[in-house]
Amino acid sequence: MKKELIRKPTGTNDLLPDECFKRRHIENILVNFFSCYNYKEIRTPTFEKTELFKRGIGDYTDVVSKEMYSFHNNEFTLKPEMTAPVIRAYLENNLDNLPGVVKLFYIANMYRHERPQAGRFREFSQFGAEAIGSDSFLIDAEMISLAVKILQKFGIKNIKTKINTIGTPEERKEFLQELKKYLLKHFDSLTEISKTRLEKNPLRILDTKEKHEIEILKSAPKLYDYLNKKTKQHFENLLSALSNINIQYEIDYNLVRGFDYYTSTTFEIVSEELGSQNAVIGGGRYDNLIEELGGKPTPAIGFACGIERFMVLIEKSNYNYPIEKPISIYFVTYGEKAKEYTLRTIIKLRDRNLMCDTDFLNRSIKAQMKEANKINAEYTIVIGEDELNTNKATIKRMKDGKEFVIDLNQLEYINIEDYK
RNA sequence: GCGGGUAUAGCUCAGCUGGUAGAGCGUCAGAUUGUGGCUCUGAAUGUCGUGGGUUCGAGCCCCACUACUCGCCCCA
Repeated sequence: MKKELIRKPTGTNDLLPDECFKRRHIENILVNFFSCYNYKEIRTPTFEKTELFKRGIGDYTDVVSKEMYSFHNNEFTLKPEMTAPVIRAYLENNLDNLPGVVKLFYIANMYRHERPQAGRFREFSQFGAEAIGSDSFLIDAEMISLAVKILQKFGIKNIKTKINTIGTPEERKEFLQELKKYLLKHFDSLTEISKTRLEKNPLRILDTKEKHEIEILKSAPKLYDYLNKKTKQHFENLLSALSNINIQYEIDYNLVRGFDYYTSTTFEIVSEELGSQNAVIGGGRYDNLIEELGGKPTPAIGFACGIERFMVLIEKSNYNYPIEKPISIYFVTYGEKAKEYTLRTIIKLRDRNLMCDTDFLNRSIKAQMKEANKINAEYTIVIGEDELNTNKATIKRMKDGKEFVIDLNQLEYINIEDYK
């Protein structure tokens, strides 16, 4: 009786060898890239106390209210994002004692219980950066340019950097009252979602995609008009800093992000090539979060990049991934004694960092040669009774079929460069 | 949570107005006894997503369920 297959959970992915190779490559470049900007890696637990996300991200956000994987009587939650955990670790480990601005980067998996879609999964990966301790517009500029440069590094084109400033909760207070007043006048033409948001999170109505709502918003009060001088000045300074370092941007006064911790600068990098889930990078300032999580008031800014979406863009830009290095020597064996000799030998060769393999299926010499060819082995060496008797074998260069005689006593010391 | 689409071999897919399965690729084996790529020959693998219905007869028509997928929402 054949047993039923157990399949992976919805919205998760198996990363097969080819995919893993690409990811490893990307990660290596990212690590190198971040170190040029003096960012250090941080890793945090896969799950945290649920309270961290409730307090950090906000109880009424979609992610916290309905998309979290919580367990153990709701005490713990698989991390749906990385900023709150990084700040938690920053506080718990007193990283404020590090010299200068604390610059951290991460590459990790996140979990959100959403309906899967193109470029959206329940388990997904992000890399991102957080710069903690500076309120300078210059660090905002560096952060945004860092995000843009990474995309450029992989040849990604057709991207748009959208930027806005949303001030602090206090600055937003008066605006939100006025916005509510205004929207109540158009209450009947609002969508159901906007109607409920009007009470819980009116700010989010700003980035509606409904055409008639966009029309209504055109004559609505503008958030920017309600921000204080300092916030506006920070934004103006940032814009000229971006021009100064040649970063193209587009101001989008309706760019509102879905997590409550954002203050002041927000930005998003989008690409039309991603379809519906068009944001590849999102980030901004969160000057109140650290205090909210029990630290002393500390300004900070960060961004996150969705790796699955990032890789879609890399693929579309015809990026040239390196080719995986093939096996150097494939040992074709014939007979019990030869197989034993070969196993002994390849283990010694592997100790010397040489990539080699042999047949474990007792197949014909022809079949073994075929495999060597398929896996792109650079060389083959046939070992059978004759070779063991004469103590000599031939090493075959697969690209042109050329053969060289080799002494079996010397085989474990072979220098493959001699046969290039 | 709400909509649309799809489900046939390991993969990509054919399959006529209903008459109980096919191709290409891949895998494996062979084309004189111990040598790859090209070519040729052959083989294996399917309860046609699951369950029900209509019919003499269903891969095809109808219903339900499930999975996958794409949108809405939200986010990266």
